[in-house]
Amino acid sequence: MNENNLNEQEIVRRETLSKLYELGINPYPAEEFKFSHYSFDILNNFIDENPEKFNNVSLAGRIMSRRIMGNASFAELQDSSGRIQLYFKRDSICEGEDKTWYNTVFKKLLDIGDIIGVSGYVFRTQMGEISVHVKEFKILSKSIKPLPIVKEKEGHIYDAFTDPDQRYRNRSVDLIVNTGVKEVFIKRTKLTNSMRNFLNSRGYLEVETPILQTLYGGAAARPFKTHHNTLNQTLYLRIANELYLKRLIVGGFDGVYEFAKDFRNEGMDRFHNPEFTQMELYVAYKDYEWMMNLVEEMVEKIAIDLHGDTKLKVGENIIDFKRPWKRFTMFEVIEHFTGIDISKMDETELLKTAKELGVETNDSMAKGKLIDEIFGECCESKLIQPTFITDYPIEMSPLAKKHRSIEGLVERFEAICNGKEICNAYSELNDPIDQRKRFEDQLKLAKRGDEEAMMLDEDFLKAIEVGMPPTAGLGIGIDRLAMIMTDSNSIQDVLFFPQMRPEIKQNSSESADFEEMGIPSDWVNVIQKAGYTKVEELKEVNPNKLHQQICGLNKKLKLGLKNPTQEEIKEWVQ
RNA sequence: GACUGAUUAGCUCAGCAGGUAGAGCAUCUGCCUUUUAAGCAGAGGGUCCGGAGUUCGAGCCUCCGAUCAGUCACCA
Repeated sequence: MNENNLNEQEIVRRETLSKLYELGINPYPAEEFKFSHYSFDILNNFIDENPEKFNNVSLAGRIMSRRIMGNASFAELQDSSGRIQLYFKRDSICEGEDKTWYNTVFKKLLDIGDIIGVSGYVFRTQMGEISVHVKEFKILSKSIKPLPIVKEKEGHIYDAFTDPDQRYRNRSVDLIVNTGVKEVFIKRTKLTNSMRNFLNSRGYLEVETPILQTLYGGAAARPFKTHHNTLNQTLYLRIANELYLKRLIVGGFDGVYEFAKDFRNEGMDRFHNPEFTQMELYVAYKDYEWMMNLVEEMVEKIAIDLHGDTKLKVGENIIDFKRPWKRFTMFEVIEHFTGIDISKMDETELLKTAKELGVETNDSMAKGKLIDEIFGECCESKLIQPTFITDYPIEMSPLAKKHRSIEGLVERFEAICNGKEICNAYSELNDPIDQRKRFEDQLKLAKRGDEEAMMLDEDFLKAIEVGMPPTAGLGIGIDRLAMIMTDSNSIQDVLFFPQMRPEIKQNSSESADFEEMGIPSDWVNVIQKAGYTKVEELKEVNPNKLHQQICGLNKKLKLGLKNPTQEEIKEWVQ
């Protein structure tokens, strides 16, 4: 960070830093600060009749507001559990004659954003607010970058820090300043904990499988590609972990699951981030009917763990996760929403129907893809309450087992909720001959132009040739589920650090380039501040004008530098 | 990628028929011993996203570009 980028307020804060040092105060002390309470404990347990209980408390946190009134002042301290008001009184802070700690350190050298530790006693103000009467305070970390100040009165928020771009790029500030952001992430962790507990209680084993893979598979998506130097080999970041987990089922584990970061090199929007989290589960000797029951039970439990209720508000809707959820086959739900029975149609008829329904089509679409497109276009967004859609066309499910009774379909289901898929599951295909044929069909699709057709994975085939028990498999989108469970409108709201476009940096000359011209480093900053980012620009400027500009800035910014003479400047510029 | 909208002080945002910029908070200087979006008095702070054009004159109009947002498209 270059000095010339500092704004006035940042300069002021750096000055207060040096004043603290002059007073012998270390603004970044090394030693532990022991504190007795969190703000939450005090606010919840303080009883007016019995204030002695909180006669001597200490706590630490960040100053979020200050109201200074002569010899007494109020401030708000924010710790990890919430906020509490502090009361500073001059003669309590400074019992002797020397009032420096109140008049100077507290009033002049403390800022919003500073982290302090305080000790004192708890009381209730005339306005009825439980507060800590501070007897001693200590600076634990001085903040030299001003926070955006968000104020609130009667539930109304003023000057909110709302620009999504700024919030996501600067998540630390977002978490400090915007109430409710932390809760979303705490809920997300509760969600995964709840799910993990549920799976562990059933005896399934949490495992880890490779993220760097020589072949990507298990889903239809474009991958991120990287390179391993020692092996001199292309590797891919996984798009799914399905094929590895199934190998573990072959290996004799009856139930395995993984919370997996997967990576897909595709579009970004409020439902898609290039890296996202999926929980995949495989259980031997089960089928997709059994898995539907498990999903219902698990998600219902998560809703209760998070909200104490199966019902919750998501956007405009109340969603109820109470079992049992509705179940439709894909053909049924399409007929339900379009009035058209497509179950007997061939590819030509489907193409015609799709066009009639206003579904965009192209030549690479085969029968299965067309059905999926019709579903996606006409049904998915209308399914708000959790609903299972079952029995998908075989062409788009190369890893799922053929339906036990209906030709052309597979035993697959998705759960749709709030108009979006939240999970996908199959009775897993364990017939190695059929599996090989399905991979070969995918290759044909790829030749037809389907960029997402799956690759043939010889090692995986080898594994299931050894023999995989009948298995039910599930992939559940954790981010999507977290969005629903936290009523978030965008995936970026449930990811601490969502992928962002890189910030554009102006291509400017390095400070060293200016110094080579003979300009002292102190003045390089000033020149850059004056708007000259490239040395070439400086060579064209009138030296007298430059002299005036930078001397003016020196004065304006109170830099305290000794102004150069006009002759010196001419020498720089020549 | 398409369309629509946005970009003005550290933050949130005004601004007019095109006449050279304003509020609140934040900052700085005072005052104020229980306030709470504290208050009062004063001050500083802006290449009005960048570039070009029209004009006597552009924050405002036109064109080009950048970035962000929303919608759509793409995307299990």
